[in-house]
Amino acid sequence: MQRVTIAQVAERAGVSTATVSRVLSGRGQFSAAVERKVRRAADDLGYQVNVIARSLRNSRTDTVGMVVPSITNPFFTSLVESVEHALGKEGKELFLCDARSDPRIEARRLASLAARNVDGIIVSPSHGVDSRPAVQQTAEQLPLVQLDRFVDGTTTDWVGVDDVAAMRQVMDHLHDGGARSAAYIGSLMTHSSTEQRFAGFRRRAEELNIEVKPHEVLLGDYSVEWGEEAVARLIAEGGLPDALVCADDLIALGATRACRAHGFSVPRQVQVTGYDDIEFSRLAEPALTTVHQPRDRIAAEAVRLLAAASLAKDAERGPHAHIALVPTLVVRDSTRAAPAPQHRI
Amino acid sequence: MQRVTIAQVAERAGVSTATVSRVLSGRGQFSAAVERKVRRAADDLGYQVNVIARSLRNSRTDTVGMVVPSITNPFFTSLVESVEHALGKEGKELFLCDARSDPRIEARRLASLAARNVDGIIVSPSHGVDSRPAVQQTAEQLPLVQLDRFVDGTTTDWVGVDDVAAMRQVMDHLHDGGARSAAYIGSLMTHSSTEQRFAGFRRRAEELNIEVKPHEVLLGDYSVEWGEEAVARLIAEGGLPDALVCADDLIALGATRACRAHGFSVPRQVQVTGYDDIEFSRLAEPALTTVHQPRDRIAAEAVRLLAAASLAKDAERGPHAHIALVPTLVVRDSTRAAPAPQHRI
DNA sequence: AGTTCAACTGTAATCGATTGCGTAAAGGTG
DNA sequence: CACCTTTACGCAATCGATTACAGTTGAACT
Repeated sequence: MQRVTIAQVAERAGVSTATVSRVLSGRGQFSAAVERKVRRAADDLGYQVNVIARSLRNSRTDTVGMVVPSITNPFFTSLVESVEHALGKEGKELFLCDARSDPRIEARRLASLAARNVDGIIVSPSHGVDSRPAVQQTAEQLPLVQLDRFVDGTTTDWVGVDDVAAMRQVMDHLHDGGARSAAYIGSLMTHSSTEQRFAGFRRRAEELNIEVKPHEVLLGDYSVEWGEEAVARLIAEGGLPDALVCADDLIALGATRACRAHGFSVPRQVQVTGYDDIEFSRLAEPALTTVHQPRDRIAAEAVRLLAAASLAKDAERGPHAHIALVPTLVVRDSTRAAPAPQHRI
Repeated sequence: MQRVTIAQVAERAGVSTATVSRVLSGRGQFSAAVERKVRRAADDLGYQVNVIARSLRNSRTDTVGMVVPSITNPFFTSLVESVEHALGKEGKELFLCDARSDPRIEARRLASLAARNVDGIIVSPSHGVDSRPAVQQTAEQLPLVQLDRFVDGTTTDWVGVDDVAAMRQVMDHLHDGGARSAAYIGSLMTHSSTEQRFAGFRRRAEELNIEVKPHEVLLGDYSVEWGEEAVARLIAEGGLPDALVCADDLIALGATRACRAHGFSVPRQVQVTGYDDIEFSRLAEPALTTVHQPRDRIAAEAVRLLAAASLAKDAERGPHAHIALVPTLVVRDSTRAAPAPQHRI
């Protein structure tokens, strides 16, 4: 397997390995006659470069590592897809790692990627605090950009969305729909995303005079189950507010389900919003109003930053970029469009 | 980056690089004193092996490539997750590639993985026919196992489920629920999975005397949109049968949606079944009756086969294994449990 | 004709870890 | 004490491609 080497091609073509390398990589100069012989020999033998050997020599692997908290979360899945496509255009390959939302596993993955000499790493950190040592240390070794989430106290590039701006849109929309009280169903505050979103939620709620119903924040994880549980808890503890603002679509889907299971109509009695615009938010009953993240843009920016960082090398690691793209609100059926509470099918 | 080499450790410890290698890999023999010095030096310097260099020498990369038709299909996503976990236990890493359901892209990906000297490849082929040359050729170079789908005329290991047995369960269940006619909504027959499922569907339908409604098979792709379109077409062409048997959950979700949009009640008027048991099949309205694939088992078997194949080397590439696991039917609300058509909420 | 220079091509070092072979010292045996 | 094993470790080759450097050739120029 992987048997034919450059030396064999060289022998068959009657030239040196250096020449073969030059012809095949197009660097340096060579006569047309030699080029023909070499290409002929390479084709005959079915030569393919040994990427490993080349990497060792060039200390470049044309490989990027990506670490996400969970591959099964559709949001990350589509982010992975976008990154994969963006990398494809650059002729790079993707090493995918699932950290299973565990900073320790994440740390191992990061170390392992670094040991594999990837050209760069894209990571969506599992934890806003505990992920820090590994992320920071890895970032000191090679180009690293954080995606979506950000670890406090790290100095790396970051690409994500402006959560505060997004929440402003969400709250304005809910307010238009008549909401005068709202609850935020988030995940643990240890994710920068939920924290930012909550901050945006709270600020705009205050400005719009929307009552934040349970004062204590609801903390769980990014899952359907947690959405269901949170709603059950709210109902048990005194009823639902006019609106449920969820930190992501999975939670929102669970929340919607629980509302209906408990006999509350969505959006007539309770409005529900999600975040991410995963594919299934469109298919839910009712279709979910949510915040659409420009995933392709995010991925493209991340790849671009990595490429830039690779060029700059350790030379002048300039100031790090924090790119916040503005997401768009996607209004569907889980919220009320008009101020007058009107039911729509 | 990746600066400290084995030579530096050797110098600091006052030994040769050979000794450092032996100590760190635990192969060969060495005195306790030397071991201490070497470990000390390695720790002080923060030494990490250069996996690339090691791979070149060992011609092993501890890396497995996986190619799937689409990362965004939740079924493949969870398959990827399972494989990732199974590999983690073996200390191997996963190279993930998305073929975007295009055999040409798939071929490029396979070639690229082979060039990267992965230890093995797990592929779920995009096309039952067009994927053949690339799959076959790659399989001749290195261990390869096909997952879920199978390319006709290739000789490689395969792990998947017994589609025919699964369809038998589905049809029996639908028959119990009173279905006397049914349509199969599949994807293009160029996927072995849809073909097998259709075969199972047709055979059991015949045995149970269930009328196969439109004689021509409905062909599209594995997507929600296609499910919606197929139902629209059925309605336009003369109405719906008692049951819609879909080749996967995405199609089933789309079909269910379309049924309801056109005013047909599921499962009262039309029963719908899916295949794969993706997470959202549980969340749909009504929750989808579907076939659960034992993903972890599938992944584990695939990884096991690869490991075995790596050991065997080209030596005696014995007969190839075809492992068909038996999936289980998951009955939910999109079908009728009892013969008497009874509505349930 | 003698130089000069550009165009080609080959030699060999290099990337970093691994490992077969060789050897010196330590330990064992009769 | 001579001789044979082990044990412990270093030397140097090796994996395959790339590339700095040097050498060769022939054309162009003075």
